[in-house]
Amino acid sequence: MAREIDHRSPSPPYRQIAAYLVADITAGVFAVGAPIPSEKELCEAYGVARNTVRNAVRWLRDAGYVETVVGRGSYVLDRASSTDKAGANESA
Amino acid sequence: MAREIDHRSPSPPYRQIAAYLVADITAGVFAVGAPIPSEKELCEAYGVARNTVRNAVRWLRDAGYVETVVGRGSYVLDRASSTDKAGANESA
Amino acid sequence: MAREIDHRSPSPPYRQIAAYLVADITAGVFAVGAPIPSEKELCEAYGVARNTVRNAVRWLRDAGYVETVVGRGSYVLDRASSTDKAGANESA
Amino acid sequence: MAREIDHRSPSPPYRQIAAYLVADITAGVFAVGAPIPSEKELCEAYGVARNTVRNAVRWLRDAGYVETVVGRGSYVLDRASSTDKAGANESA
DNA sequence: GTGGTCTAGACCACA
DNA sequence: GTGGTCTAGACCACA
Repeated sequence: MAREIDHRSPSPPYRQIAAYLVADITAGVFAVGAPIPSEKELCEAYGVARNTVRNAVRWLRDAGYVETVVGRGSYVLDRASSTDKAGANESA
Repeated sequence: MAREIDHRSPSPPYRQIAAYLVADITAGVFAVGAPIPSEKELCEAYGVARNTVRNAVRWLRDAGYVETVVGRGSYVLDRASSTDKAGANESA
Repeated sequence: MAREIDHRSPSPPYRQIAAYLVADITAGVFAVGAPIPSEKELCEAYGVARNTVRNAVRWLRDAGYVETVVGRGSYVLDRASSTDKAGANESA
Repeated sequence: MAREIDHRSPSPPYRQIAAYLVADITAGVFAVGAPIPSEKELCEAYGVARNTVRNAVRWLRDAGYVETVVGRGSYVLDRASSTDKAGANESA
């Protein structure tokens, strides 16, 4: 269940988690319009601190994979229809 | 009609709503002695949850702009006649 | 351990929790300068939702019993050295 | 859908609604442990004011048909296992 | 039909 | 890992 984070990898944990989530979104595990797991669930699933999952989710948001609604969660976007915003840092 | 809340602003939504209401009171849109809109109406006008408008109205109350009467509503005070309490409860 | 909240009392739960905390502060269970339990711990101790303990802590803050430091916690004040603010925000 | 309230009946509206709800509970429309409709839903279903449905639900509570949890709703009790408290007024 | 309180969560900013 | 804010409801006391 809990996928492994390699703390010796040059890729930081938040980036590894982001990659796992991108894989799940691409594979349709999390459908367009559906929410990804909550911060709390991701903390438990990957055994990391809140800030780490927050960084991972921020990466997904900046990359245009999800949008975040305060008090609700982060929802999968239909990425094909959106401009790639990676690095733009304009999303909420 | 519904003024915009900027969810990306460093000022939280309840503070933005409070600022809009202060502007309306100062401009005389809501006269001294008259009620401001009900919590339900403010929810609809700004598209936020009730707790958010309650935080905004609490801010107005703490700042001396309105007084709240249970079961009735919040009424505009003649601010000139009251000590300025703004800032008393802004921390935390 | 978990003191009882009487949901049939005319005093709402947050006020009962505030009274328990005032008793503990007065009795020296929480010393001046020391933190009171975190919101999460109070939720578990009293079996209530977080908003309820937040209302209780807000009451303590308004009454001058504690000061709250964001990201840290709420610390017991030396009440003798502060003006009694109790009652300032009890209305509404 | 909305059952009729007879405003000319000697039985007041809240008592008629309580009777409808007792019938539904007895018939198993609302199962033991399940919630009855919210106050808002009952207002709409019967076309009456909030206070009226509140009186109806209070009657059910006093009669031991349901228990009310603040912030959650009113849940059907297994009446066979409880003493008939009608009129006792001890329930929450 | 108002404001008051509560539930049970969520994400955010900060330390 | 804290307190801050928000969502989307619920029931309560009062007018």
